[in-house]
Amino acid sequence: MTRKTISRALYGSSDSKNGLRVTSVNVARQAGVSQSTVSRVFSASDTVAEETVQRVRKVAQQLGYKPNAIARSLSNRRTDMIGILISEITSPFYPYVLEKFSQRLHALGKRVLLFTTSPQEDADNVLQHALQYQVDGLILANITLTSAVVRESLKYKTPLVLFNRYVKGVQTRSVTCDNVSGGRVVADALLDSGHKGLAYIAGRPEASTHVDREAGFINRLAERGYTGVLREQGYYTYESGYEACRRLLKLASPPDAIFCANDITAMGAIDAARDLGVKIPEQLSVIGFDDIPAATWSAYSLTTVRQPVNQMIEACVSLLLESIEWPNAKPIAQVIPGELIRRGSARLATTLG
Amino acid sequence: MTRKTISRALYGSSDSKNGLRVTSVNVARQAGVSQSTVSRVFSASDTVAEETVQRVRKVAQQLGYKPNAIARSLSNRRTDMIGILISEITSPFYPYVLEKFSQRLHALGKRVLLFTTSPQEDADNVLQHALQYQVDGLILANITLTSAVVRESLKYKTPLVLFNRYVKGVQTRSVTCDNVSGGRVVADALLDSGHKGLAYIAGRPEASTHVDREAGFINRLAERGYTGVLREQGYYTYESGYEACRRLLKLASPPDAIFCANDITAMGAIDAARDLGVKIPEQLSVIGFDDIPAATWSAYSLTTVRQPVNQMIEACVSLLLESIEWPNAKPIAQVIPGELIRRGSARLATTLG
DNA sequence: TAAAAGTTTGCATACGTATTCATTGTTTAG
DNA sequence: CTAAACAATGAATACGTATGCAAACTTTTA
Repeated sequence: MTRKTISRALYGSSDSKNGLRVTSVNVARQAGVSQSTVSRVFSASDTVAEETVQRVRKVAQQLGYKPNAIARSLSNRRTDMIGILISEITSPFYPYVLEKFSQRLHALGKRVLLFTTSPQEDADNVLQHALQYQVDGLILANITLTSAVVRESLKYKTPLVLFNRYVKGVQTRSVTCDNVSGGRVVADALLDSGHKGLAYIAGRPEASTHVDREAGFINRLAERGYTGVLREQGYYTYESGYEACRRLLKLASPPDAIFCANDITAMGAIDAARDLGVKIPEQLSVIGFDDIPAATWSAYSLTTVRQPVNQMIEACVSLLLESIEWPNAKPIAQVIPGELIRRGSARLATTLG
Repeated sequence: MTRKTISRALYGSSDSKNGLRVTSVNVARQAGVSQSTVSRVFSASDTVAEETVQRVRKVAQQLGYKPNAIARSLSNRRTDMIGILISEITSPFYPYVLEKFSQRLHALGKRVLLFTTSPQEDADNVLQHALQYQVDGLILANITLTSAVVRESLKYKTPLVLFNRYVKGVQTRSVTCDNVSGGRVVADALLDSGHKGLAYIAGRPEASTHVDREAGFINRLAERGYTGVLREQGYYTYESGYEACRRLLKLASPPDAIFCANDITAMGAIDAARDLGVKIPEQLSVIGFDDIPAATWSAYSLTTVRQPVNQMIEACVSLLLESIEWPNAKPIAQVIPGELIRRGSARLATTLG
């Protein structure tokens, strides 16, 4: 008994009951045509007589034939699979991102091969797996990227787009929210409404999103003559926002406005303030970034900078598909503006004009 | 110029720059061995002389060779891909579930092919795609299942496990939280602490989770002589919880305790109550189900029934792998108990003994 | 020391589909 | 009415890897 026979025997009783798996060859035999013809019927790549199409379809139906996408991929050198590398999908912004990506790609006939990584984890290892599966393209969202990783990945000519990340000094396609101008808008809004003590609660140090938001915020404040912004480290989590805000409010002269690197941090900050008896927004304005669904909840009613997720995803997918089609086109870094959404968590002057 | 040549030319300039893709044949030629030997080196399935292994590895490294998982899958008749069908990943419980599944499966050398569906959408269509890609197994989480769909899918002998769903009258592997007894525990806790007016805010009507939670709740109350539970329809969303709670509190005799089909609904309910000036938990106890991270936030401090997610996922993956190995074993429906987590949103008697 | 057992490797082929090329039959043009 | 264009199909082969089998050696056993 050969090895193959043994493994067949182990897996096999279902085989022997249901019959072996149905292939285009089986359908062909049954329909009295060649395998080529069956293939042509299902790939619609070539012209087949209507009568034949009907016959083949009918037989296929009866036998329960479904084209084998793996075999097709091998022959086509195209899998129609897009790899998505993403970390922290539990952070409330990203489930939405992932869902949208998935839906958009499915609508375009692509499948999603999902790779989650912890933020610290080396994306490199995971990248290898994705590449082994011959994905047609890669989307890297919310991944901790060293330029080494990206440069490495560019060697394997698999098209790649970064979502909400970019790497300095490396030519890569990317789609980001305009985090810099988002930060500037918040700076203006807070100064315009007369806040005197400003603070920033940071995100993960290595995240370009946070870096840009802070830069925009600080620089705009500086332009308008405000310096000495308070700063606490956060990690894009509720808990870190809570603790950071606590520390800020225990200062001798606490701030009257806090800009948080994302919404979830801001929600932590709001809860910390309330737990200390500080009224939002009367005594403290809190502004976030993202506009996640929970920002609308009446417990928070969070003023925040909205990332235009749908637009960003649309753009990201378009870029990816383009770069699959023209792998040598020049990489584009697309930047999409955010929008300040005014709710109840910040005491802001009403906009004029 | 042939078609293949044309498509090569389109895609091809990168090819011609970077050289053609590296296969085991290239490595073999370069290392002076046969393709078989290269294959054996990388699949570790067979014994190869140490010296040869070194040589092949080195050449592979130099050429940047990576085994083609698609070709391997075709030959092996095994893709090492698991299809996950999931809907509503934006509902806060499921991102965590998905992340855990992904991590667990990756640790076991499996890849995740992700399919998201909207709750209403027919899972059938999506299922077809998953099957075409020859996934080794399927996990259906949070999917609206008609028994027709499941029965259909059982025909294609692909192993399948339901996560937190089951279908009456169909023998399928499944892992669920013990929703019935979860409901019972809540009933006991509320009666024991002297609540007089009880209400239930339902989840999606077609979800077995909600049905079981309600049944456990109602039946236990009935056993203890309490009938006439108020009921409002919800849809497992914040908004539906908010509205449902509003309706309840506007009744002539509003309830003093509400059991919500999940946490997110409960958070909507809490906000609705507060917006109406009702104090939580003094005037109204609210209990949820899931124990999502946000349940710990001090704005809610939600008393809830914890679903032991990690255990459930562990069990689900184990079941799946077992059924991949022994496709004809009898399906098991595994039920894992939940646990009432007491926080601040409900006025509960302290547990004795 | 000869035979048996074991190790290492290559050849050939299978996995299931797509596609080129050749063949046969059919329609159109001149 | 013949040549040329076209439509429909099949045979053969490629995609990249895994593996059964046999061949060539090496080691162990008796």
